[in-house]
Amino acid sequence: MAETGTRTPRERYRTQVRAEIKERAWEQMASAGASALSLNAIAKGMGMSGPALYRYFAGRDELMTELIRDSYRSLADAFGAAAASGPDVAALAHALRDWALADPQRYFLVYGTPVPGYHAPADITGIAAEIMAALLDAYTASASPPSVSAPPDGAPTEAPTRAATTFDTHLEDHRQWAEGHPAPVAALRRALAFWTRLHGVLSLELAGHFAGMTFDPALLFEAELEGLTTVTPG
Amino acid sequence: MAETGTRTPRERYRTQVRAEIKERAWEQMASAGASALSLNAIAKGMGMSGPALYRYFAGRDELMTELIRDSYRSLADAFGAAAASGPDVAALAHALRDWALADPQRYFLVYGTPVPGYHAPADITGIAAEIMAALLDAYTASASPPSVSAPPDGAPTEAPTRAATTFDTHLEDHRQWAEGHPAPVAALRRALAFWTRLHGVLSLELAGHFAGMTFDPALLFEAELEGLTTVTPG
DNA sequence: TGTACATCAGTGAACGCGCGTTCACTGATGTAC
DNA sequence: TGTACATCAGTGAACGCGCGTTCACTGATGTAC
Repeated sequence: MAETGTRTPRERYRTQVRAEIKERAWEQMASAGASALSLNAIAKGMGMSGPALYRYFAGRDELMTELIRDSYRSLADAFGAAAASGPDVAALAHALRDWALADPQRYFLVYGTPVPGYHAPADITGIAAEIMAALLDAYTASASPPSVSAPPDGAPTEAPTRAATTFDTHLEDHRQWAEGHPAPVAALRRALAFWTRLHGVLSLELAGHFAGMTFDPALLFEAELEGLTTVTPG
Repeated sequence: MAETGTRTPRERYRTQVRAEIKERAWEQMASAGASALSLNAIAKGMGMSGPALYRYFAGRDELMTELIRDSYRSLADAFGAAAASGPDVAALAHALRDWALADPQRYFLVYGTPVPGYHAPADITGIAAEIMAALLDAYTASASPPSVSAPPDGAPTEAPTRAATTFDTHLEDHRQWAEGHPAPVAALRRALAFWTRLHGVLSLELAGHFAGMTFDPALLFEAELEGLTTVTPG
């Protein structure tokens, strides 16, 4: 269906060079941070002159945007692959973690500190929605998801806990971001918790804030994930 | 005990100018990101020549380090104030949130994407330990804290859930980062969850990743906090 | 198969810019006698 | 109270640097007849 190869040799060469530029851009960001992205430095690394890159990208901003778009796209694809064998929250979580660890810089481009003034183009928002939809699918598929808000062990509260229900009823009125997804509000709440909790662990881990602490972040991730997974009894 | 005022008028002037430089630095970072910190721009904003700042800071790096140190210090102070009226996890959480919202850029300087190659000086690590200690105090004070890993509503599992206990036993062997704090391992685990979960909510909120979603992040924060708070029955 | 032309990748010089940082200096403020 | 000196805040010129980006150009590759 998709026209795989580029047609002419020239076009093949073009896409190849474009790919190498991006690759070098990632290397550069990995070693010096996202703000250090420099067209001239990339060109030099490729043995080319600076202006040569303008054959391939309109400028620095376009390259940056494309890297961000690719990042979202690759996460959406990873989620798609994880969901291929059925809706499974844990599979999505592990896909997220693998994706994050594979390239921390890419993770930060998506979820990290924003560059003030940068506005993502509309199609990226679309990919973000696709990612969220995959998560909502998984949570919707798991029937009657358990509460996400950790009631104390062996001390079941009589009524459901306060803040959680407050947020639930609030969410009923503010679910337009789910864009018509038929997920129950409990699934929305759990999807948000999935997102914030796993991001909490991953971002601190990748940012090196666990450095010095010798515990294995993977185990912390698993422990947090457990609280997010539907445990259908029996 | 502490020598409050600076002695001579000259010294008073010095500290005053130093303070204004920092203040301008914060403004600059707020509007253009942490990587945009520029000595020349700060000087210009103050109606001074660039080199004048070298009377007050040895260079850009020293200013940057001082801003980071101040950030940690102010969080530690906020925690100290919150803990003044007794150990209270919720009070610490709200102190954290208030502190974060008061200046997002400052929050990101502490918990955000790291600048590759930058290494915090030792005394900052000390302040970080002080912050963690306040949290451990609060969790240690609350007797027999409930599990943090959300067992499903009304479907109590017979044995404690797997991943959580795996992490617990793992933590027993890797608790040296608590630096001799007498907190039980359950408190350590809960402190980590406090940290990762609240950071998850706060960092996504401050980074604008909830933009477009109309729900109130404060309510999500409260819902997450609820799962982290010790609920001592009766 | 061979010539004439169009396309296009890449070069090198140049633009203006802002950066951190140094240096020798001026001039005001404070101190000692 | 007044003079001689030391301290120190701030200036302005200069350094080398790397950045994004433009422009006119060369030379190789591909296309049309």
